[in-house]
Amino acid sequence: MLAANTLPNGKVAPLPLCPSCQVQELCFGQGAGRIGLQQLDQATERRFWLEPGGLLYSIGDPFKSLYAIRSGCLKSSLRNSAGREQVAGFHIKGDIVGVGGISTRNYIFTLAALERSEICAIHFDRLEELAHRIPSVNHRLVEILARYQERGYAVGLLLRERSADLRLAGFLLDFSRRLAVLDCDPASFRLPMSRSDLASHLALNAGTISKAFARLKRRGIAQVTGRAIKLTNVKELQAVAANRT
Amino acid sequence: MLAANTLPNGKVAPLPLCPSCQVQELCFGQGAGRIGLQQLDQATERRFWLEPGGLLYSIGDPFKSLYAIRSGCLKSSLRNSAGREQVAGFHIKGDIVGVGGISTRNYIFTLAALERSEICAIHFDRLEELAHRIPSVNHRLVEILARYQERGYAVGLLLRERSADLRLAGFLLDFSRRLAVLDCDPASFRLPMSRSDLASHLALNAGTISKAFARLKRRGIAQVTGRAIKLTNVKELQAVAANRT
DNA sequence: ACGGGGTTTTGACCCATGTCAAACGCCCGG
DNA sequence: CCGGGCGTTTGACATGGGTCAAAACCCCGT
Repeated sequence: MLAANTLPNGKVAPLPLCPSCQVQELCFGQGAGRIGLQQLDQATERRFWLEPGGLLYSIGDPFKSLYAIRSGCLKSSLRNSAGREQVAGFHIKGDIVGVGGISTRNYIFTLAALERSEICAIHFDRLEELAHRIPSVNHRLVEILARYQERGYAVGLLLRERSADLRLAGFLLDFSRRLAVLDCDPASFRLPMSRSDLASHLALNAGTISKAFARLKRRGIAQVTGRAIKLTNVKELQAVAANRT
Repeated sequence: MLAANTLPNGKVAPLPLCPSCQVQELCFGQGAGRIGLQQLDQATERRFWLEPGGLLYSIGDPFKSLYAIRSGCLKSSLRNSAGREQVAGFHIKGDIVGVGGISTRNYIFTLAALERSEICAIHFDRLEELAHRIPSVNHRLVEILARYQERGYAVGLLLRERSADLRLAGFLLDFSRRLAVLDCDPASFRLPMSRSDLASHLALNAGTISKAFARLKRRGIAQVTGRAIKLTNVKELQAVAANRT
């Protein structure tokens, strides 16, 4: 299931260690200094590429590691009791996943790659030890966990919005904001997920998503060609998200 | 805003310290031993009663403390951009609130008491220090944060369910389960929140909630008289929540 | 350039839920 | 015991989005 540590062309992928990692500031090493980053390396079990469709872990698997996403995109999902897949969230570069397993000691979602993704597996018990030795790591761990709680509730806030347009607009703004934090273009991007994944995440169906995109297009708020999105009027998009038509 | 530390009859309320607290096993002191509990006392700034309608904190207030709920019930809410109140969650005995403020250093919800509630304010910086000295406290802090992330996502899962009956059934089962953990009767309880708070939380409106309760009643799944609930057929309630009518 | 499979879009129809308003009931104070 | 106010229930009606199916589109490899 896990992709070998090679690129499609057969070369070994460059998988830098923590001290030269691009997302180190978003990970546990933030503010840990050079020595801290070297020690974080030792808590990192392995680094690897996950191919599209590949599973990082499945719901119920025994928890051992947190995973830092260095590039790519994954979705977390589960099947509700009616058997329908629910997409709980999308995770991109800089995100930490697996947190839900900490308290139950089993992962509570299935994590699947939507595109080729570079992953670091961080052994949790070793991380906890490290956190106990280095206050900044501990503080960062706590902060990251707190931030994820926030994100979890934020999704709820979006889902409580009544109309499809509101939810889609809110999602796009949030996604755009997350890209901006990563120094990516927040106005022009490619959605890594299918319409039906997006629909499932927003508690809509694919058709409704499509129609909502069409309305955004018609109103000149965004250019939409398949998964490629270009936000041309963010002010207006915010107005839609706020239900001020 | 904060209620004085007195009962309505004028007597001083009994506010036991951590070592004799009823919810210590749900709080940061779990597994910390006698000395740990005594030190946790020192991180506890104050203990007080909050009257119904009283605010623990408001959205945007500077973050300083986490709050442990020893009894009662509070709701966390905010206004969405259209000005409508959204109820993010309900918090009962044993819950820790204020976690959302850790990363941003401002509270992200408004916390209001739904009934008379006994609260401990725990100074976060002191708690972090304590966590650094006592591994079990640190572990517990991490675990609690992880659990809240889970809970945040669980609400999303509920909100993605299509029908009003599903969501209400899911909510009742979850609430019942939380009561069971606290050794309260999971089959017979009084909901602390109004229909409209519940509606807001489940992204429905009060009328729809009322009608959904009526259906549960009619099918012999629950006795409902105002806020008093008696679950008479949990199996069937689970079937409703799972969309197996 | 062509073909094929999966994804996305679009349309028609129907039902569940939102909205609003009125009636009802419960709780509390006088 | 009565009255008032708030919370809850119920009803009528309109509508947004679910469902399903068909058509269009895109991406890829040949």
